[in-house]
Amino acid sequence: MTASVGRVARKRAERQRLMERVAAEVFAERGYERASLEEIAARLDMRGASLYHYYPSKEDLFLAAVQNATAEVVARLREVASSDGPAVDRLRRLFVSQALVELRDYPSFAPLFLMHLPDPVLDARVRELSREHAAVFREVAAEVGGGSRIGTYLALGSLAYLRRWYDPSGSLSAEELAEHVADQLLHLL
Amino acid sequence: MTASVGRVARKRAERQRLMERVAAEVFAERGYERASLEEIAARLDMRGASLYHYYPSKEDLFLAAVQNATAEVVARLREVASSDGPAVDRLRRLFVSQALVELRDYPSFAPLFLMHLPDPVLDARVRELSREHAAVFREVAAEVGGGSRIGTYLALGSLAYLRRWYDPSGSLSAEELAEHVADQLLHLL
Amino acid sequence: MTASVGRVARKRAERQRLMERVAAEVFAERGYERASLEEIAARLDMRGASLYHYYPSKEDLFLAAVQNATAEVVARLREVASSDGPAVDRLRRLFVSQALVELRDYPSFAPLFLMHLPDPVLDARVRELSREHAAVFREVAAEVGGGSRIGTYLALGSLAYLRRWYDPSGSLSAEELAEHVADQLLHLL
Amino acid sequence: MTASVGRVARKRAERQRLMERVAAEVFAERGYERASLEEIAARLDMRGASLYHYYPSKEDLFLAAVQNATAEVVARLREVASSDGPAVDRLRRLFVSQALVELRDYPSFAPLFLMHLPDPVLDARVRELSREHAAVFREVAAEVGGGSRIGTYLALGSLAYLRRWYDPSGSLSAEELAEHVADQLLHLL
DNA sequence: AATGAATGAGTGTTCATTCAT
DNA sequence: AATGAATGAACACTCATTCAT
Repeated sequence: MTASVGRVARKRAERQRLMERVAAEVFAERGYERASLEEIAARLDMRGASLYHYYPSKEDLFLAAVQNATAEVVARLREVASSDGPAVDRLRRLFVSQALVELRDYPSFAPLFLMHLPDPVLDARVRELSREHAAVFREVAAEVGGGSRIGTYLALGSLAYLRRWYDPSGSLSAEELAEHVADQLLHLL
Repeated sequence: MTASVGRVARKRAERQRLMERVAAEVFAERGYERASLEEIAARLDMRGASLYHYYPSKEDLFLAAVQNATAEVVARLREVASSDGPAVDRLRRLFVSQALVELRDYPSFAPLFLMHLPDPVLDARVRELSREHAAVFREVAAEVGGGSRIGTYLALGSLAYLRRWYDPSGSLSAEELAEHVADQLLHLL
Repeated sequence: MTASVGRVARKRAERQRLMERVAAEVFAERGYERASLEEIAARLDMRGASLYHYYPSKEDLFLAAVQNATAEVVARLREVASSDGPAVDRLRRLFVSQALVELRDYPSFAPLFLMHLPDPVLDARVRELSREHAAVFREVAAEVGGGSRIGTYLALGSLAYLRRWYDPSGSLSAEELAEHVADQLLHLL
Repeated sequence: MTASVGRVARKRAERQRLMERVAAEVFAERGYERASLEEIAARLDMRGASLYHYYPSKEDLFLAAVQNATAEVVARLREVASSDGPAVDRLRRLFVSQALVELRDYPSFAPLFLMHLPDPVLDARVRELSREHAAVFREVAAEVGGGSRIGTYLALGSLAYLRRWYDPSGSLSAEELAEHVADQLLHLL
């Protein structure tokens, strides 16, 4: 009995994680306001109303999506941060990782950088997650020595901005750009 | 007759510029979608419908606001760019100016960085204005020598991101931060 | 003094008749609701607000336009009706005249047939004018003998409907069709 | 499962047909522009927004209503047209039927004769339906021999105009008038 | 006489949300 | 669990109308 309940619960959790991933995509593509629950649901072969069986409101779904994405990215970054090698190398690889998140995996992560949320409380939560994310960079930058809080934020700004001007059809691949950018950002710190 | 017509037209133009400045504020604060014409009008002691005497649609008002703000900032930057002195100094002062635009005059300029516009055409126009703005930096950076296109965009990203984390109630004034940031960004190029 | 006042008044009256003619066109083209005062004014090289110097409301302008058009058409028809010749011939020529009004001069006259007016009182007035117009046909039809009230309305219905299906680019000219229709309608009575 | 789905779908279809009938009434009474979705909804004990669960726009609801009404009337007429008896008799009964549609069932059918639609495409669709309707008359008129295309349109014009002047409180019942009119229209052809 | 400015009322449309099934 | 149905709130937009100039 307990086992089957556990299986059901696990299945539900899996389903929710998928929902959050899809939701993150739509939020990232359209912005919070223009992302409609009906569209998110459609990409999941559901109807908008059904989402309310999993999340009490659009804000909650959004928050779950952001938390999900942040946790995933932060985990990936922490792995890099705690790997072997000199701090400078690890910082460089953090930049590369983050750049690739922006350039390739952007849809599931961008909500972190969404602005103009309707609710200040929601905004505060997102900023908190944003700080968790930035902390990884700050820690490794601190090890390097020259790394200041300001420097870290400057680098993160550069990285967040990548998708505004990067042209995937250009001569540079996402990977090449990521490497190049990482090198340059090291000069910042 | 002609003179009085000119005066009326000038008054109208002035009023429009005020409208655009206020509109830019609201767009920057709320984002395109959540910025309601009624709110923009309220800050001008008008009603939403009255705005239609000046702009045929919300999109047009938005675009006018962005063009207005961009023109103003670009003019300010061009003045700096074409002043006397070594290119490095001028580039540094460009960074300071842009940082102050972000940190102090942000409300009237931020729409340039707005994403998630409802219409691709609108988006394209904004990107075009964005390029005009970036061009100033690129030109002076080119004079410096080390300045690449990518480096310029990285710097602009850092600057655009300032307002996400700068705390005006902290120990650094906007001016101090601007100077500090400008110094650091020079290392990027 | 009186003379100059009279001249001014006459000029004003002329201007109003032009306004009414243009208004009738727009009302006929767009229907009462979709005909905007601004469009009517634009065709007169004026602004919408200026119309209020001549008519206290849209309804009044509409009514004046319809009265104008009706008076003109009725006058034209009365001339035909009171001309020499056998009643049948005159009735036939009445049909031709009315058909041509519909097919050629339609824009200035059609408001008579406009339905869906916003106000019952307005509608009643239009119907009254409509009856004045029908009376001409009825009187001559009565002379013919076989002409009943119903027959007259059937004929007027046929004529009013012409513009729904007549194709000016077809093989029949408006004049030819008018003649043909007049012949056929005589069989009705 | 399939059966219950079918039942749900059928119920929805029924509801839609009711909506279209009511919509046709309001459109006929008020004209396209003045017919507000809120009023149509009110007559169905709904709110305007709810209509959007069934039709994507006012135009679509209008078109569905017209198609619905036309199909119904054309079906009724086709039955008459394909019944036994000499063509003249059948044509006469077509006139009677159409007259009764105009005089009694008018609200659900009149949209066919609505003019001044806001969209040319919409207008074209309505005209197409109008032709389908006229075709029935033209076919039977052709069998009679004297029946021309023009004659048919003249008759239809007479019939469409009936409701402009018929007074239900007068001495003639709708049925009596229909019979009388049918007789007279035969003389047209 | 003409109009620029402003507005209130009305309307189509979207969408998050609720609820009965 | 899923959804069809319904809705209230919000919003862009239109337009007849008023009024000061």
